[in-house]
Amino acid sequence: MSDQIRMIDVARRAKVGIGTVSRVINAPGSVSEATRLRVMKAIEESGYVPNLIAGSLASKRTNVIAVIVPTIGNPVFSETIEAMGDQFREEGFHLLLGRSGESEQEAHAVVTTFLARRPDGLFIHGGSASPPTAALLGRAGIPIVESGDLSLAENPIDMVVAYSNFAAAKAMTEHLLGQGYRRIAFVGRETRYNDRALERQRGYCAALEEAGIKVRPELILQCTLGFRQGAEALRLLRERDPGLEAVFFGGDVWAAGALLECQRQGWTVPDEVAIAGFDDHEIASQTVPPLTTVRVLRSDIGRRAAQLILGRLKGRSDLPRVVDVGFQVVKRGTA
Amino acid sequence: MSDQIRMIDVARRAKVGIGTVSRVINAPGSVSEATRLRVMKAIEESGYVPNLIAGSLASKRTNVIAVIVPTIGNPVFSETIEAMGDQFREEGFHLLLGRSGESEQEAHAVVTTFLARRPDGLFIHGGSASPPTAALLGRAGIPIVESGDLSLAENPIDMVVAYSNFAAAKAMTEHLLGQGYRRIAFVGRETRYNDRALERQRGYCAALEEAGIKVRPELILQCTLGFRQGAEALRLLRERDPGLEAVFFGGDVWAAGALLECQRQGWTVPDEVAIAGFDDHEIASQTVPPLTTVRVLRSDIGRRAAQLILGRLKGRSDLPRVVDVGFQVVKRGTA
DNA sequence: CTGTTAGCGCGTTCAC
DNA sequence: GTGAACGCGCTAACAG
Repeated sequence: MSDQIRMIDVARRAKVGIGTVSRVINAPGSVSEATRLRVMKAIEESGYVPNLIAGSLASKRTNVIAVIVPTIGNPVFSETIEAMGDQFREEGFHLLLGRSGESEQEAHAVVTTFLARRPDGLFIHGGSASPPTAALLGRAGIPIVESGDLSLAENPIDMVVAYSNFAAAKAMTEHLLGQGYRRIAFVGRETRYNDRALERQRGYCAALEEAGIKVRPELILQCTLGFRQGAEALRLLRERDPGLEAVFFGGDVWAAGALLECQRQGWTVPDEVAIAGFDDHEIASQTVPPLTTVRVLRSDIGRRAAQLILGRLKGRSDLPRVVDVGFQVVKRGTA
Repeated sequence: MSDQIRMIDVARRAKVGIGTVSRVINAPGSVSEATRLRVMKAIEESGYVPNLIAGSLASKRTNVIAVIVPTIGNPVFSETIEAMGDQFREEGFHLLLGRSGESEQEAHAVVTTFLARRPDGLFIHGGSASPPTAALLGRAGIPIVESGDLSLAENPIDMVVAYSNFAAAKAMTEHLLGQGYRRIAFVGRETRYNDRALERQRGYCAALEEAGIKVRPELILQCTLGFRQGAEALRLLRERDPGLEAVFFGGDVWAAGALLECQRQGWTVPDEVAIAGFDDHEIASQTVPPLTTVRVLRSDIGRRAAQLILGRLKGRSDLPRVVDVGFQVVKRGTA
């Protein structure tokens, strides 16, 4: 590694003090035009690249936002991250990206090492924060946004930007009931370590129960996300109940996979079996027939989260602690 | 912000010197078991979180890898990033995520501010690096991996992990020719600011020309990625040439959208029109019929890139400067 | 408007 | 195996 040029080198070259160089970079307005140009020239000529590590240590600000999500592979999260990143970039902040992993220990470890990097703010998705982790985050003294489910607002670390998975799933199930379907199955993720999945499943059950329909456990499937898994789930459910009328998939990818399976098998949708999804993924409007689903604006989550964190960093105190971004049942052709 | 506990506080509590605390954290083996435990206890009790900013300044290592991609919204990149992140995490490195944006100026700005954060390594996707940007990166003195297209290897900044978009597109076009199709269209991204798109289009043209078929510009479409755009492209191409035999889409999302359009219109695939994709996205094997496509292992790119950077950081000198991860034509049902 | 100086919190020498 | 001192490169406060 070639030795880096330091601020002092630039200062000497421009024949000014080191403080002036710092000001040219961080508060150009407070320097006379003449010296500013001289310093700029020296910076250019020497190829100086400021050392933000040193700057951060001195200023106690890193301009880094820590982002912790279960996985960036899921478009649901990458959309959120992208929108968040756009907002932050405009204000000069960068994203430090981390995965919460599967276990609470992993999540705790990530949070610890991330806090060690002294981010100015932190976004964390999911109930990944166990009590000790939450305590750690609380003590960090930085703006924190949790996302994943509105129920986090009951005991928030700091701020929450989310929607209610329970209400959304309940609304879709009610929509299906309203269409006259009675024998409705549900496909979701493993609920054991995933609160969102649990909330959705609970919403489905609640709607059925309110309608006086008994929840049949054999019509509730938990599996990993994927087109193939959606197809398999549909086959299995129709085996279990040949009279099945509708399937509510807690993710469009499953639903799309199931639709493709219907096409292969020659099952007509929604007449033979109705299908509903969740997310309003891009593909949802393009399937044949187009998919009835629940729309959640992931980019809104990212945008609002960024705005809250930025607002807090700017010292604003009129900010909400909880933002419900809501959802929308989108009726299309499959249910 | 509550005042943070510093190393000196822990040292005093454990009645040791500050150096010993540092050693307990960074080189536990060089400390006696007794004092180590005493220090550990003090760390626990005080809730000490090390300040890696200060540590980085002193050690000149940040354990941060800068990752610059056009967008994380595209699964192609998120897969790469995810695989890379997994590798780096195991070694204690974290990812600083940035977007190169559309213009060279934007890319230059991102690179500059990222280098200012003194990452230990950098991954950059795309020909986003204009000559001045490349020079800047070269002077940084850190391991750098470029990705996006194998042609980057002709004039690499440091290392390159990629495949040949040209060869891959040519191979698929040759496959289509081998199946007997002659009137073949191509759909890709805007080639103006996207070298990969250009390489793919060139590969398509080269295959046609070698087969003695004249390239018809009206059968080359450039548009943004999306299911809907794929459907639209197919309609437009069939209008332009009712005798069209095959369409090679430079992305599975377009191809899947086109297949759905065929379903809506009642066009049989591949008899009325053959369709080929690119990427071997998860959906490719699930469409009806399953999609013939080009497989590129994005996770391999991420993994190999991480290995190269890590290897270099460990001082290994037997590392390749160029890794061709290759591709594979996957014949399925659509062509 | 500008130069100087004192830390920021830690890693890394050294002596011991 | 351990403690003390120095310096990493910069920001911020102050004096001029």
